[in-house]
Amino acid sequence: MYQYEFPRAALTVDCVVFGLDEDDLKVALIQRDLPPMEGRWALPGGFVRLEETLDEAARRELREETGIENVYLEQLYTFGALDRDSRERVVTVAYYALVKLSDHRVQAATDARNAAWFAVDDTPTLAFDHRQILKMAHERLRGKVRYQPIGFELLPAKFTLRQIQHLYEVVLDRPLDKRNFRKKILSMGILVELDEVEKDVAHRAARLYKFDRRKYKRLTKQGFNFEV
Amino acid sequence: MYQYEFPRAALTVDCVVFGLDEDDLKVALIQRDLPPMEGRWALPGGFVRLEETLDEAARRELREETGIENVYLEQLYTFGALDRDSRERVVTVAYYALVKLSDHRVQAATDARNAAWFAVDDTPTLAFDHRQILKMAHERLRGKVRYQPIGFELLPAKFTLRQIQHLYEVVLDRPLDKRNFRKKILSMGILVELDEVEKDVAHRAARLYKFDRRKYKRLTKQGFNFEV
DNA sequence: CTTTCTTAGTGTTTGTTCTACACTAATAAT
DNA sequence: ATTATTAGTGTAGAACAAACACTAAGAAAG
Repeated sequence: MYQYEFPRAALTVDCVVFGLDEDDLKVALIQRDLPPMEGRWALPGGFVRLEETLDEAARRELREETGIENVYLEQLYTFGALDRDSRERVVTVAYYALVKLSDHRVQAATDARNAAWFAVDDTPTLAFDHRQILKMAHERLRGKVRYQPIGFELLPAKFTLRQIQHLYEVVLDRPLDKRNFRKKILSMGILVELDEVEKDVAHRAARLYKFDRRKYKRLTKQGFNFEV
Repeated sequence: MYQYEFPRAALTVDCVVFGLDEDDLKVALIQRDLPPMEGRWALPGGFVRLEETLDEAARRELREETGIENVYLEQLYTFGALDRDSRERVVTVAYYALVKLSDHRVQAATDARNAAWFAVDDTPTLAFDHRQILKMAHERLRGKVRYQPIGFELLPAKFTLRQIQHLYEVVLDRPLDKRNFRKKILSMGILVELDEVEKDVAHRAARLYKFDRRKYKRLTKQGFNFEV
């Protein structure tokens, strides 16, 4: 048992993990295996240990509950409403993560019956205030993707221009003009054209590109601002 | 005494309070009256109580330590490095606040010997990781002020166009063209021209304006995006 | 009461970026 | 060979951004 002079809130982390497929933006959820809200779908997360930072806790929980590792992870917001959890005062530091869906078929693990991807706009009822967290994460992604090149975290290492455009159309939820989009994204000079085209496609194959993080950093230092 | 099955981090809030005067962007600091780091300058802040939300804790500490009330307050980031505090594991939820300096001459209070405003770029050595928090808050302000009309929170209710321009020049740290700036800010249609000019000024007095939050909200719903 | 000083207030031109828009080229499937 | 599907490309007009300098008003000083 641990004793303190004043009462303390429990501290947890929760992760909103986004992935992209041919149709939608998806989010990884787990089905709770323990009370409270046993059986409910929820964001992966759990208690912060004293010997780990918040980021480390988020990565650990993600690994333990979904098997997802090595992803882009960023702190979102800390939620501290008094009644978020019926048991006691629980403050949670929420994160969002971006993963290349092709690399990550999620698997359930510790504390979770089940883990699965859901379309962001069509999730089941979520535990606690997780719907609110998901909403904020989605808004943050929409805002951030326009002025930071984080969208590439959702794509495979090699991708077509069509895939990036689709990414932006899905995340921003509006159609973009093909020619204008290509002009803009290519003119930034942060993509490299590969000597390769996509495979296994029932029509003309598109050229593959990759994101050049080095070039991006160099340009950034020279005052370049990414913007879609 | 309070007992828990697992050890728990202490949870605090800290506030980066920005104010603007004729010269610089200022930040409110307090001089610590208690160990650890007694005598060091620090951000106002303190422990979160179980019966208050994080926002409430931030406002309470701000009031108790500096007398500042009724300000624009927004959560910044949660800092959870293992060694932030030498005593034990302390996780802090940082906030930033924007105040109209003219309304707020700070006064010291509970737990603080002294409270004062410092130029953001010329602060004394700060306690804990408060320099890092201040830096992040400053960056956030610089980023946010360009696409949200939060700058007005730093100005008196009635202000001249020169004052707004000065605000943006100080926060963005670059000079702006007078005519272009006026054209842009007026064309947004979110300012109302008052039948009043500034007083006690040793030259031609400038017209006063105020920010019309109603108009701003209406325009926002119609897809308008504030941008400086 | 004239002069001086300081800041307020105002438009135009030029260059850049954004938007809208439609056809041909390549490849796989039949 | 034909069909179906997506890849890949340019231009003109509109909107926006940047650069730039003088007159007007009022207070202060002589």
